[in-house]
Amino acid sequence: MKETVNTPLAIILSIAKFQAVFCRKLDGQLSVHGLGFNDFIILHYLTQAEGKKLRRIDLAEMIGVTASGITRMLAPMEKIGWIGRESNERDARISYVLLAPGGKRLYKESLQTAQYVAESYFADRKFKNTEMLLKAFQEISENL
Amino acid sequence: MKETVNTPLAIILSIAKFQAVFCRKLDGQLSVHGLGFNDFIILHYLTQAEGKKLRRIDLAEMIGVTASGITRMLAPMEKIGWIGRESNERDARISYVLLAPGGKRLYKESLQTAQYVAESYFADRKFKNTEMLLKAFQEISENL
DNA sequence: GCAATATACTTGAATGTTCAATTAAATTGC
DNA sequence: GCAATTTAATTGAACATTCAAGTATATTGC
Repeated sequence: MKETVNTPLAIILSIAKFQAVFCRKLDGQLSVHGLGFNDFIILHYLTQAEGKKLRRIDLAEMIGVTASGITRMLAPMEKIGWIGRESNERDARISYVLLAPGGKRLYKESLQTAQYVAESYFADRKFKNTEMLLKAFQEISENL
Repeated sequence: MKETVNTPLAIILSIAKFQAVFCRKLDGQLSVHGLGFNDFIILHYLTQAEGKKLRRIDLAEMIGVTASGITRMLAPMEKIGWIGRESNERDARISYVLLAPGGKRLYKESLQTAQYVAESYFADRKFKNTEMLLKAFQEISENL
């Protein structure tokens, strides 16, 4: 006699598992390029950003991590030279993260892999409603 | 000039953010009961399981975590008395996790909160396709 | 103008999770 | 029947992320 769970909660539980499993998989595939899923996401948002730069706090918010988390994620990437740093003339509290040439190159390479993994995942599952899912999640993540 | 990204990858990125933000939120709400999101998920799957017990490795697989992760998550829950342990007569490698009375009580209480948070999240967003999302994610998580 | 509050970022300490190695038991192939 | 492989679980070490506190700067309300 299974207890029933309401739909929204069931969705949350399914997503939690999907995230845990799929991201570990993608992370493994990306490692051939020498970066992890987090690094990839960061390069991705920087690539999409106006002027290829973002405030650290905005980047943190975009990927759903704390300000502290962003500081620690960016540190090694800056050291390696994938990203750079720029300050704001008007507000000395702000420091921008910007996409460095090394990061641009790396993103271009690893995007191939990430797209391939994501595509084949959905293709394998013969899941046809990808457009719908995308719409749903974009709506969701914009208002998070 | 934004670079375009294919749909499957865009979905992955949206889910990643959703997971990061929403689960932190739910985790915070659940803390009034003295447990975290992971504890809740564990009690949830145990409650749903045949005979209120599961092999540790199966539980790990269900929530998308490693065998090592499950061992460490369960240890404090066992100490507190939310869950128990049982061995298998035929196969001495196996040890079952089972729902103890304390865990049953706690799950009942915290389920209210979890359902409320999940429901109001979707209601606030006026997102109507919950049934569709559920179907999609159940299909996805079954074949992960 | 300036005290109180808010914002952006960083850092030490704590927590959570994985990875790789280990132990113990079961299964497989010959 | 037994050596080689596989499976379930645990553990130490490493890594990742958060939380709380701290620093520096900017904004708000009076």
